[in-house]
This record gives sequence, C-alpha cells and structure tokens, in this order.
Amino acid sequence: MATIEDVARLAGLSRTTVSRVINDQPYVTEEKKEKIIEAMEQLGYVPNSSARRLRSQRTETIAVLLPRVTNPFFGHLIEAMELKASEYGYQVIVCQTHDKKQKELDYLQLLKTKQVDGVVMTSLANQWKAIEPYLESGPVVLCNEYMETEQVSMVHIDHRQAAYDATVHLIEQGCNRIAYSTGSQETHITDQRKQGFLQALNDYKLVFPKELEINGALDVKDGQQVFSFLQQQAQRVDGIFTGSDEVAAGIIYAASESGWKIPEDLAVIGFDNQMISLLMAPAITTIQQPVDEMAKKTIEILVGKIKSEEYRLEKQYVYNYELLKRKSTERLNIKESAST
Amino acid sequence: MATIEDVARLAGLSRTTVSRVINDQPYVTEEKKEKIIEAMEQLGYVPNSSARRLRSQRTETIAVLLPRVTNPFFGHLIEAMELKASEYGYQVIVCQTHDKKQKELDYLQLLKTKQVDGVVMTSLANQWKAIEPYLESGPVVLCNEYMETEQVSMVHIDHRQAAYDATVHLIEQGCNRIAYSTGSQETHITDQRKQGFLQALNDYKLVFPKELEINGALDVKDGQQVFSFLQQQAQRVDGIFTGSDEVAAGIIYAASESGWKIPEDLAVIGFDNQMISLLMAPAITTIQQPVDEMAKKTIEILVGKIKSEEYRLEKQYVYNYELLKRKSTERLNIKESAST
DNA sequence: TTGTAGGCGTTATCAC
DNA sequence: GTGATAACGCCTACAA
Repeated sequence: MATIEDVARLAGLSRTTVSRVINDQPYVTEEKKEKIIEAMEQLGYVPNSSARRLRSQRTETIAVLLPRVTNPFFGHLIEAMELKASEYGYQVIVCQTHDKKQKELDYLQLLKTKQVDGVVMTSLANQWKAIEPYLESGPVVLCNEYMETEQVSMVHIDHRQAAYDATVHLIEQGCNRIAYSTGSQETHITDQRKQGFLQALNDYKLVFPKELEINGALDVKDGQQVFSFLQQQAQRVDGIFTGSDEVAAGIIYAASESGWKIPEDLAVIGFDNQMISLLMAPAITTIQQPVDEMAKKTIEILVGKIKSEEYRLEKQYVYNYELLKRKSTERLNIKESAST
Repeated sequence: MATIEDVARLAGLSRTTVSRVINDQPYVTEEKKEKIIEAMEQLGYVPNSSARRLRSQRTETIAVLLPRVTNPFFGHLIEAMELKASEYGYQVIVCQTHDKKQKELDYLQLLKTKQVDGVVMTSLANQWKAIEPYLESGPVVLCNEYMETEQVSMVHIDHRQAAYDATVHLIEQGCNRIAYSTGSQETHITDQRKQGFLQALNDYKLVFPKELEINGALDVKDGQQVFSFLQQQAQRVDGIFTGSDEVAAGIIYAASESGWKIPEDLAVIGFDNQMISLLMAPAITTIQQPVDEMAKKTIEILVGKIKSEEYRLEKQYVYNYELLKRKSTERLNIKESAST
C-alpha cells in the first residue's frame, strides 16, 4: 500500500508538499502539483484514514442507536439519517440495541473510544443516569425518544398530546371500553403516551380497567396475541390504542380471522403511518410523524455540535404530528356520511 | 483525554506494561496490574481507537452496501448482518447506494482508504468491470446479488429457478396471459429471473408479449402504477410475476380499489415473503429466502477472509428457497378443495 | 518481569 | 514555495 512517503519520493518532493496537494492547500506550484498528482495515480495512492483520524482527532463517523432496523419506524429514521449524514461526509454505524441495556452501553462506548464523533439515540433502554456519564465524551442527540428534564438536545413530537388526540378520536367514535397496548415499558415516550391516554379517558368521564393494559407489544405477531387476549375478555372491548401500526395490523389480521368486524366490533388505532397501515383492509387510523424532517434535523444538530464546540446550547425541537383518520376507527361517520 | 502515557506515569510504570494490561498479556505481576487498573480508572482512561487502528492496520469495521434500508428485504439482511458482525466484534457501516453507480463506488472507496476491513455488497449498480479494481484493496463478499462468472465469494438463492417455479405455478393456476414486472434492470438477478420466467412460458408453450414487461417497479406506489398499466391493456392480463412483495401489495391494493377480484381476475405473485405478503387480503403467494442464514454466512465468510489471508478460495453458496402458495394465486384449488 | 525506542501514515509548525 | 521534524496514541521487537 502506497504511502505519502512513496508519493513524495517518486515525485522527488517532500511529504509536506504532497500533503498540501492532497488537502488542496495553497503554496504549491502548478508544475509540482501535477508531478505529484501523476505520482499518486501511478502508485494508486489513497490517503490512509486511520492515520488521518489519529492526526486530526476526527472520525467523520457517527453512531445511530436504535432497537432494530426492521422496525419500519426506525428503518425510516436511519435511512433518512444516513442520507443526510452522507451529504455532510459522515459515515453511519448501525447500532441495534434490541432494547438491551448492555448493548446500548457498549455502543455508547464508541464515543469514549473515539470511534465516532457523535451519537444519535432513538430509543432508551437504560435509565438516564446510566447514559449521562457518556455525554462528556462527545455530543449526543436524542431523536424520537426524549427526556424533557435533562440537559441534552432532542427532536421529537409531543407523544402525550398525540396519544390524547388518538384516544379522544376513539371516544368520539363511540368506544367506551378501550384497551391500551404499549411497546417497551419504562421509557419516557411510553410514559407520555399513557398520560395522554388516561387524560383523555378522564376528560370524557371514562374509566380505565387496569386489566386492559398490555405491555411489550411490538410487532405483528404480538398484535395477534393482543387480539386473543382481547377476545378472552368477559366484558367486550370496543376500541384499542396501540403504539404501533404493526401491532394494529396484527390485531386486525387476527380479528378478521376470528370473524370480528373492524371497526364495528373493535376500533383500532396505530402509530407512525407505516405503509402497512394504508394497505390493510380496513386501512388503519394512525399518527403520522414527520420522520424525514426529524431525522435531518437530528443530523444537522449533531454535525453542528461536532464541528463547533460553541454549538453547546441544548435545544428541544418539537415537531407536529398528524392524526390520520381511516377506516379502522370509522364507527360513527358511516351513518353520518350516509346521510350526505 | 487521558493517554496510555498518563496512566503509565500515574502508576509509576512504563507504557509497555500498561499496554500489556490493556491487552491482557502475560508477564505482569498482579500487584502492578492492580496499580495500573486503578490508575486507569482514576483517569477514566479508554484506549484510543484511531491509534489502535493505525498501529494494527485493522478497523474492526465492515461496510454493507444496499439500495436502501426501508426496502424490507434489505432491512432484514442488514439487521441480521449487524447482529452477527457484532458477535465478532465488528461495527457495521450502512451504505445506501439508492442504486446509484457513483454512490456505490464512493462507498467501495472505504475499502481503499482502509476505513473498513471488508465489504458486503447486496446489490450491484455498476458493471462488474467497474467494481473489480476495488477487490485488491480488501475482501468483498456478495450476498443476494451474484455474478457466477466472476472470481468472488457469493451467497444467494437460485433466482432463475425460483422465477421458473413461480411462473409454472401461475400457469398451473390457469393463467395464460402473464405480465412480468422487475425492479432494477441490468442486474444479474433480474437477468436470471427473467430467464426462468421465459423458460417456464416456453416449456408450457405460452408466448410472452413484450409489451407486458414492466421495468423499475420497486415499491408499493410502483405496484399501484403497474396495476393501472395492466388495467389499460386491451387484452386482459390474468397473472403477473413481480419481483417484490411490495409491488405485489401495491397491485392488489389498486386492483381491489378498481373492483378487480384477486386472484380470479388476476393472479399475483410476490417475492421475499415479507410480513406484508401475509397480511394482505388476499395473502400473497411469494418466494421465501433464508435471509438470516444467508446474512450470517456472508458475515462469517467476510470475517474469515479478513482474519486470515489464506481464506482465499472464492466460494459460491447457493441456498434453498421456498415457494409459499397463498390466496393471491389460488384460482384452481378453490374448486378442487371444494370437493373435499 | 519490565522498560526503551521505533514506527504505523498523516499533518501542523516552523524554519529556510 | 518548500521541507525537516515533531507529534497524534498505541503496540511490539528487543534489550535489560
């Protein structure tokens, strides 16, 4: 592998001059510049990035932590982030935590060992206290998951309000025995959503029977199980708030196999407006987040922090979401629209 | 940031000894070892990975090239690859080519600049001739996409045979005017599938009207367009082979909106057994690839090549696929099973 | 068992 | 304009 030294020797010049050419610096005569470029080509020279990293203390790499790529929401996030990062000349390392505390910490270690210049966290498996020590090793930005009380930049929607709106929608569609299904417990998002959900019930004088709370539902399979759980309830459930379109899809799939009518027997609401929510029959009412913008903003902030030490202010960016009303919850409008 | 030097000084020992402790090497007294560990903790010392990389000429990082993460097939691949790679202690850089030649080459450049120890390519945007020069910079393994004629390790299924089987299935279900939809043109996979498709038609004495070949269909939206194209045909099409479940889903979605009956009016076959293929109504007949195993094997081979120069033999691993027959093509068995 | 010293490939500093 | 030289932080002969 040719080094800068080899190029210098072949061109009959010094390493310094070669380095200047590589980095497009001034003070090199056109003539020598050409000679050097020719030498580089002849040797197939390419600058060694490890050496550059060591010298510059920069890696041009960021880590994106997420539970798993095949969760469509996170897939979209990392897709958009990688795209934006590559515009800035940054590489992206995928770090799938699978919601494991240890894996999350292992990946944060990349920041300490200077393998990456910064980290994006889209989910949190650990308590914030466990994360905090890593912040001094380099910039960290939260996207999706958030912690209002802490000193860190965040990009997200208002999950509390979103869940509130979704629940109100269910209630307005005539549901009065509503189940609540959530993904991982103990995260701030989950917490916020639940608050919104309960608030809505409360505002409409409905009670929430504790046995209708289901935890740990993340994908289609889980959704199917959620349905059989609902099916077993002595007192009929007529609506469910799920934290994910996949879970909602699983419920609808299982429900239709069991002969339940959606939304007449059960109104179902998802989250994230994944493709699946549109394709299911009936199409799933859901919350749309501006994923691309959130991803881009996150990378922007992170790169800003990496490039300038002064970019120190921790900011919170709250994006708008949209409640997309579709067939899976359309219980009342059927009649109403029939009269128009 | 503390360095090995700082630790050595604090512990009153040499860099060498500290290095030995870091790397778990023998010949250090328990006593000094403890002293060093204590010093490391006190300083919050963490070895600098850039320096290690430069010294060891190893990055413990691999690049995975793919069109885009949100294509579920590739999402699954990279998910499984990252998992396996992390077992081996390797980081994974996501490299989304978006099927662009230049991006693909840019990412291959990571191999030249020694930013990664090896590369996995799951798709090919460039001609092989353009890729070949990069092979001398480090190991490359193909997964999914392949080039039988070339000297490189590959992991894949037999797409020619798979397409053949799928097409025969359509024919056996009574289709005789079958359309063919493919993703990116000019790749070997596309080529192979088309061969299989044509062979099947030929074996059953059917002709393929050239106007029924559709190129560049990749996702649900494209599928919807494919359907409107089919709808416009003067002579009714009664079956379609698509290279993707997403396209198939898009077709079915659009078809049912237009009042077509699937599979009676049109039999649709997908590819990859994505979740969506099971959830659609009707469920989509598809080809299942052993994605996890293929991904794991790919990483195994790549890491093997990285670790040992002798791991030089280029091998071709051909995995078995499975044709999953579902409702979207069930035109004949309806009657048959009715009689049982 | 421990330490010295050189070098991995680059770039920044400073002198010429 | 150009070049010698010293770092960046680590590892590893080799010497002691």
